Amino acid sequence: MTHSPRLASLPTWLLSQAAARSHRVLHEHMVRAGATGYDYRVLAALGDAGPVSQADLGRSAALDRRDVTHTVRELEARHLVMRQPDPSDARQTLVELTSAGKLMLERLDVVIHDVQKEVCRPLTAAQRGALLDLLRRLT
Amino acid sequence: MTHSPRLASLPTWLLSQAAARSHRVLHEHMVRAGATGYDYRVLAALGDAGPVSQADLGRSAALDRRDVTHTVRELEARHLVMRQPDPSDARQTLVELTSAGKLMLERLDVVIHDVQKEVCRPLTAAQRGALLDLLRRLT
DNA sequence: CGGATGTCAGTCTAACTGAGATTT
DNA sequence: CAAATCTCAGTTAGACTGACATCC
Repeated sequence: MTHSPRLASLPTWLLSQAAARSHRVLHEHMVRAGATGYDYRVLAALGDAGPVSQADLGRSAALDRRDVTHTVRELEARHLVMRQPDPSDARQTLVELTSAGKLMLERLDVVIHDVQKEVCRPLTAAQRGALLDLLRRLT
Repeated sequence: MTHSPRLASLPTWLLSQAAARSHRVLHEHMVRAGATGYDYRVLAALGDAGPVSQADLGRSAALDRRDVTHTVRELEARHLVMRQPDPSDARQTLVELTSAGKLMLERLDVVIHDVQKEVCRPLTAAQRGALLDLLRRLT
């Protein structure tokens, strides 16, 4: 069955459909590796920028502050991140990866790489680059 | 406020970010018009294909059949769609737009058109076409 | 019987809203 | 004082899961 013509050429619809499929693949792989999308976004942001406040973490991973709080607390309970008060600003909590967190991030980086390949399988390398460029303009 | 480099070149991440923004804009406009995304998808699919079973409706709007049930029931309560048993197949329920539903769809079509313009504002017409082509390949 | 349809109750991620306490 | 940070409780849309009765 084909999709409704009214929907089929809507950028918003194609975006949501493509993102839904992408999310499905990513989530599938992530669950198998014992993580969620939020988990990876937080771990990846921490891997890129050492000890960092939760507010900055939210900005670099495009996460709401409240979701950062919740995700970081869970990762802390699994000993994948550590938290400590910022000595120079008592409002902030600095978060960083533990060694187990670094290992987990390495594993998830591999998973993520596989996910990209699977999601982008219908595209040539040039098309994938063009897609990245266009998507970046949209955000 | 820059995003994490690890994330910034992931197709899956850019897709989810672009789709999130797209969804935000669409939802904002839709709420103002008294509808949800599911509402529009159902109404649009009905506008494209007369009386149709809920199963076909789900396929043409890419909706789970349980979500079709729920959405159609709500639209029926608002007198935007009508339902009747399929005389040729007692398992199926045929759904079609009421005149109020057709009016609503016309209004939402205008809204959706504005949403596309807003979401795609950063793109030239050629880029928008290229994006549609690439997204279609992904699904 | 297997397969499709519609319905019920419920889960899950992702994103978000409101409120409050603390600190700069 | 205004602004930023972190936390708590809760909501919403979207997509999905398992189960069931009905009908072809």
